[in-house]
Amino acid sequence: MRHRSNTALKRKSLLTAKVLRWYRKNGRQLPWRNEDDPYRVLVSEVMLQQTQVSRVLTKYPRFLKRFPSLRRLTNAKTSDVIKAWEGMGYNNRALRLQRLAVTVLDEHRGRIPGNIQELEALPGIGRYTAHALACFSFGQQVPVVDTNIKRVLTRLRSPQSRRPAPKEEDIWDLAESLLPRQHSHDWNQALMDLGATICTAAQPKCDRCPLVDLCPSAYRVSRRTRAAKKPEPGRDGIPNRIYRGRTIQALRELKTPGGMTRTALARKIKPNFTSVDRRWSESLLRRLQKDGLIRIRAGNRISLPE
DNA sequence: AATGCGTGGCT
DNA sequence: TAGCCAAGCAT
Repeated sequence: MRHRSNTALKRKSLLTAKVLRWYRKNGRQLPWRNEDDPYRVLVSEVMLQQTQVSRVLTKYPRFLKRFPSLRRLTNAKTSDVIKAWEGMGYNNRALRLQRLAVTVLDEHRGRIPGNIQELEALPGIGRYTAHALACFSFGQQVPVVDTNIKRVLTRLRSPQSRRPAPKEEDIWDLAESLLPRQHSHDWNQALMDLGATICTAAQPKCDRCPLVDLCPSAYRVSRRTRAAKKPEPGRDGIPNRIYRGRTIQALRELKTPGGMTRTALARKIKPNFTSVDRRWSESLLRRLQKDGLIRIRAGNRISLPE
């Protein structure tokens, strides 16, 4: 810290004070913020990967009621875990969550590890989630960088008009340097709230931002000219991931045991299915099978994995 | 390193 | 209203 100037230090303490004050008054009340049990925090963080708070709010309590502990999750049928994941999207996360539970039981005596390196080695846990668990569950004074915090810090660091976007590592370094020791939990949560509710991507509400006086990007966020994204692979203009989702959903809704035939399934997910779609449909199923999301049984019937 | 991976609300 | 996009991760 010796290299930092006094003005920089003052700026930091002013910044953190403003954010923490704003958070105390305006922070959202979210159920997982009152949790420190690693399993319960883990479930929330995995659910929140690329998924809005509003969606997680409705699914989180139901999932925990169904799988109240890591051990209960390991003992569950995978098909039930996938069913409980309904409405969440990115079904691979449900699989990885259960695989994580099994890994923790086998390799960590059922205790979710508290250090970042071991966390990051677990299935479905990347840099963000590892740091989130370390901070929110284990009380470590470490930064967290998600898409919200990345946006807030990027705008705070330099005028938004000036580009290109900073490197990922620079953002983590900046987050580390701003961390108010002993307040990391609230600070990280506060920055995420700020990004989600005020410093939003499209139309930031600078008039309501506690940092408006400190932010070089205030009222200067221009509309993004996005490079047109390459269309995803799909069929009839519909991305494959949509058909994958429909496939899993159809199998969730199937009440009778024994699975569905390929043809019945194909017609269900693609109403105008014809024989020319056979090859495409087969490759779709193959990938789902490879991911472990479906089982193709002898007798050619498809179901969720046990 | 670029791409694949859900879902449903919002504009 | 058709397209955009949201607490990332794995390969």
